[in-house]
Amino acid sequence: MKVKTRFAPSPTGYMHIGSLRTALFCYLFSRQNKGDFVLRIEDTDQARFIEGAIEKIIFLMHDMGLDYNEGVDVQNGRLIDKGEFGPYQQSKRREIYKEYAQELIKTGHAYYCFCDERRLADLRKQQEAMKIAPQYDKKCRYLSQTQVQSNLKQGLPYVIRQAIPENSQVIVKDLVYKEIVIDTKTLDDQVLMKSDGFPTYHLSVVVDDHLMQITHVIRGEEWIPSTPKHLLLYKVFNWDPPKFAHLPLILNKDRSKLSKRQGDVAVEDYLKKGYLKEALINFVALLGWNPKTDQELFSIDELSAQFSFEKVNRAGAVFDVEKLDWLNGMYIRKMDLPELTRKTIPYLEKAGLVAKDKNGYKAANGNALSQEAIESIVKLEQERLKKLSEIGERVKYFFSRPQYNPQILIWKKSNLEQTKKNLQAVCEFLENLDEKEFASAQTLEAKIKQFISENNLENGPVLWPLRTALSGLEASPGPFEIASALCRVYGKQEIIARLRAAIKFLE
RNA sequence: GGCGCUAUCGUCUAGUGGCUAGGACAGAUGGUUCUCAUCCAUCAAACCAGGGUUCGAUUCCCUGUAGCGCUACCA
Repeated sequence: MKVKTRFAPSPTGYMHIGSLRTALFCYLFSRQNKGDFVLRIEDTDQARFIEGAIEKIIFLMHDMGLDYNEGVDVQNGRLIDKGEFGPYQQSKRREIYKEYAQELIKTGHAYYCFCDERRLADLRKQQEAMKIAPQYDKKCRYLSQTQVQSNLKQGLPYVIRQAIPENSQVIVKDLVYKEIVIDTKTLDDQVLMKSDGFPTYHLSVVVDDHLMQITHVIRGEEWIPSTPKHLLLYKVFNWDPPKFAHLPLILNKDRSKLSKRQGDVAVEDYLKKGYLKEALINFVALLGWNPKTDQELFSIDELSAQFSFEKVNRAGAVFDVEKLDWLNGMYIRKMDLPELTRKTIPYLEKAGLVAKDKNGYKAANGNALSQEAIESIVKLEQERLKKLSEIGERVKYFFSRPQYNPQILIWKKSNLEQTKKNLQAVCEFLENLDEKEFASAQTLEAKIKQFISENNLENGPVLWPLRTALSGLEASPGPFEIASALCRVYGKQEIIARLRAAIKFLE
């Protein structure tokens, strides 16, 4: 049978990092098996409806490259259903669930329950006080047929509950967790249809996975305890259950389930901070899965080639931002410059260093910036960036002349006099150097080093002040790189101007 | 409280009935170097505890402990 997986988020307004990993694994597995991949929206909770949340999920799925061939999509700004098993929004499938719930009632596998919330709350309180498992006491399960009919006729609000068999066992076979045996005694008579006419997850997920011909249900570990209820439903409907694969939880530093309170959990937050989707995917894939080799860097193609449930771990994995940072840095370094620049410009804009108008980009001081100019600025930091959002702080000196500080200008193994002298000498040398010698940092380096040795100078006392005069920073890219980039963006004058300003400052 | 899952360096993890328990991130040190970053080298760092089984257990079994998850008319 053709493999078919589905990612079935509920529209909460943002995509959780854990959901990203679930979606990724669904995608990888279906791709690996040349199967189908469905996006279904589980929006059966009216109380939690959030405007625009579905569009956000869809946008992110496309943005992250997790393309699906069936399910809800956006076309001309409107939600549409793609595929023959729709609708793919559960809120639009109410009639279907109602029908199946009725079937369960008819066959005695579900029953009407008229207990109100007050009673249920009291019941729970009592049970908690007695330290027994809080469960529905099945009061309505054995109501007489006439009683039920009369209640219904009166229009009493009701829910429909699953009639769990009393003394039985359910065996959950899981691709990751192997086999889990659960006694039905520990299972609650779960609500399947709410009083507002919407189904709960437990009904809708079973009905939809069956109707949509899902072969592999891939979801978070938190669903293991309710899987027996789902299996029971498959059984009473006389349906073949799909295969299940539960994924270990992603955890906070303190090993609790990854939550909003302890930092960012939304994929869009990480995107906003300048993490690349390739890095995010690579990172999240390695949380709970590993290739059993030393490979750390994976493209999405490599992942789908190598993925398997046997290699998924059963223990939860702590989300370690430091490793993400490292990975992101790796991807930033690997990226080609025009692409990196394109992605970095928004952060330069946000930092107020660059602005766009009808003629193109401009620096804050009004200077026009060509695409190449911005590229040469970005190139300075390509090797150093961990995330794109750091760019503004790091290249600030490029857009406004540095504020000097003698402690920084003078090399630790040098002194004021020597610094002044060397700065003057190198300034003079550069003034007389043809502008085209600045085109590449390498040739400029060769020229300057030649100048240093010809004048019996040393690298340190010349290069340090040269670099700090250009950047004003204790730590920065090298003087040749900066000079070359400055020349490309502003012309040689800017270099000379900065050197003179530094010399003047030292006087 | 009940049910379930899990347990190897700080973190992600590999691994085996007998190994100096491997890799990566982070950390430390050194090299390269004008600084930072990169790169290279080196170091430090772990088998939850107790019982079995066994000639031998980190590995298999049991118990305990700890952590986490579920325990809604949320998903």
